[in-house]
Amino acid sequence: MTAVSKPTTAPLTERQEARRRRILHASAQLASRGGFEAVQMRAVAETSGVALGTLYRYFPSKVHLLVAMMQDQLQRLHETLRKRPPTEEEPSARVAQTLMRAFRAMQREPQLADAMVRALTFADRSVSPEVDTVSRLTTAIILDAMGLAGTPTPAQLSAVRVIEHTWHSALITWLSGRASIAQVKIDIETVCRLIDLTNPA
Amino acid sequence: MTAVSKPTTAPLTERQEARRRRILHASAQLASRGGFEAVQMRAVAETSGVALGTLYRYFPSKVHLLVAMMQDQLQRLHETLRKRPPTEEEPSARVAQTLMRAFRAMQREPQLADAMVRALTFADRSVSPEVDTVSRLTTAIILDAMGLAGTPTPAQLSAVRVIEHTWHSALITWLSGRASIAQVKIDIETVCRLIDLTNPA
DNA sequence: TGTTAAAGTGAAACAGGTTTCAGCACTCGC
DNA sequence: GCGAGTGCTGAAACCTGTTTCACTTTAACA
Repeated sequence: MTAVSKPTTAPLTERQEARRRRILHASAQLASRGGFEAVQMRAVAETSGVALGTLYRYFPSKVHLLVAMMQDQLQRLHETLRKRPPTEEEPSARVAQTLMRAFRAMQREPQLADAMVRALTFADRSVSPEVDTVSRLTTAIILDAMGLAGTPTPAQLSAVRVIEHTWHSALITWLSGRASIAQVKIDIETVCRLIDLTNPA
Repeated sequence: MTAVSKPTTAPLTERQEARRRRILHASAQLASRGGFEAVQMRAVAETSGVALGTLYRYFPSKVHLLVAMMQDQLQRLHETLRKRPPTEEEPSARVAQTLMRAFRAMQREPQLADAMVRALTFADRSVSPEVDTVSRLTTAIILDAMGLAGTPTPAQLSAVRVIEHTWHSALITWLSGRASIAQVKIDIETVCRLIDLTNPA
């Protein structure tokens, strides 16, 4: 058995790490202009100074690339949120506040959001592992926001999953111009009430 | 008020109506085999016996085509549901029952579901009117299932929107193999509890 | 230091969605 | 029946994601 398969993460050299970052940066730059469709693989390759073949070695498809981008952004968000946790008292309000903060970040870069969210929901089975990582990150952010004491109950995890569903889908409707910002806010607040239901106070 | 749905669209002749139906039928056939990617425009054109240019005259993009297909299916489902309304007592249970029925239908044709749902969530602004029609149909189905007496309250409409969000997103996670059937069931049941919250009993 | 396997490059080719266009075929008003 | 306009056809071309491949560079290491 050679080490041909992927032991989860191949150790990247410094140059490789730099290349990867250049690629992600170029993608974000292109995305923030024209959204999903503006992230064209040839353009990404050129902008980041790697060959097309190399780009595909790092990210096996455009969707992989964009999902990795989202992973990146979420990580950043997670750290920011750790530093400035939500101020509300009630868990449901804390989650709503956190999601609205993320939403406002997206409003600042709607095209970037478009590229990432569309990729995320369009991803097929071949991207499942990566999408799952994003999902776990999102879950972690929400659970953090809830600020609960011990391990979340199954009911709480269900509520969190539903919140995540609503979050993604509401973003889609907003990005495609079918829902207003206010509408999304209401939807988030509405779904966050589910958390109260799981609180055996 | 007649039952004409689109006043904007030119009235189709009989031959044109037949062509349109042939196209949709061919698409469904291809989709039920290989899902989203198997619905290839050249293949649809050939199977339905129209020229590629004609196909694009009827449906300006692949996503338009698949969204129209979903519209079709939803209409069918709506009629079926009218004939056999849910048997449960509680509104929330009735909605959950209805969605699970739809979900089972999708399980019978997962590839078909894949094509339709992926198209729906991937649709960009140019497809907004059509996606909106699908959304309204879905809303109507859920409201019907609730079996409420008068006009829905704003709170109820919010709950329905969130249910719709969860419905779409849960389907996506199931289709991409990241959630089990049981998981989707739980998510649906969880979100349907929101309906109880809006019941000023 | 020389060897070698993996990684990167560049260019071409392929695949499928979309556009274009010249010509034929229908339909409708005269 | 006749002309005009609109719809349909067929084929080619275009665009962008993806693959392929022969070749070069890099880096690890014997």
